[in-house]
Amino acid sequence: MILGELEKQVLNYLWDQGEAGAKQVHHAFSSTRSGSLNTIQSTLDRLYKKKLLSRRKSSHAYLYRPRVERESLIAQLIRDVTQELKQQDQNVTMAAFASLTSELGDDELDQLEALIESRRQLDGRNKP
Amino acid sequence: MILGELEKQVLNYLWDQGEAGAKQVHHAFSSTRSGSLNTIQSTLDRLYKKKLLSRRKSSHAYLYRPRVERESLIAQLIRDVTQELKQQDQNVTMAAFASLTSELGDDELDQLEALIESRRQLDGRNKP
DNA sequence: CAAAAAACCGATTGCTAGTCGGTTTTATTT
DNA sequence: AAATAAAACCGACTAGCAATCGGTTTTTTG
Repeated sequence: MILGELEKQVLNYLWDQGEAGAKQVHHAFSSTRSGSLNTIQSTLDRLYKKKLLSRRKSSHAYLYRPRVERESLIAQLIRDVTQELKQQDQNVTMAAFASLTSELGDDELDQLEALIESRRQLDGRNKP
Repeated sequence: MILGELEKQVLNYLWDQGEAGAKQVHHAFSSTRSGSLNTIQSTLDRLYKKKLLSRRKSSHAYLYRPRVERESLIAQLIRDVTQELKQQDQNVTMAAFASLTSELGDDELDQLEALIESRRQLDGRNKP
């Protein structure tokens, strides 16, 4: 799955907003970018076809909302982009971690450790 | 930066191999995929232009080798693909971690904790 | 039913990976 | 040094996808 810049921005907006129609999105973006309402409609439609958005009719207009959590999509994109970059022993996820930890400061390292702990609790030690 | 499948495979091969020419790469791939030697040459050249490979002449042929570590590239790809997926308080890296940790088992969680510890040592507690 | 709004359709542009034929350049061999 | 072999280089073409938007059809509403 590949996402363009505009698609990401629209998703971002909808994660914040919860639900919105093309007109609202277009209006919200009008200050920072040009482009017609049709472009936004197409983008929403493309995201809908990619099953990243759901939609419902409200009177005569569609209202769209995200179908996936922000974090899930990020994880999915990471999986996609790192697929085929295998290493014999180490898996790619660990390699990604290895790299990304270098960008983290003390606070984030603390958060991450807490995350690991809670993950251990959740799993009850029955994962691979 | 976007990488295609063949590009990833070639990079993968070179990370394992260290250094190789077009002919060698083509031969190594010949069992698992079709395609002419020219295709491999183009791919190597594209990766070279992207500054992901360096090259040197050995007699009349170029030998290519990776210019970046596997982990660095993975980190870069992750940064690229998650850029623009911001959240007000939490940064994307942490979101990625939050998602990806769910795919890890006990052993990997151990590895990750060890990674965090070594990162703390390395940093000397002077990161953001 | 007429006007307005939105959805839908179709087409264009631009970018990138993959592909490969053919030509030029470079090296090797006799 | 000429002939041959090998590789680099060039240019072209295809395919897929995001972005873009004009114009038409459908739907809603006054």
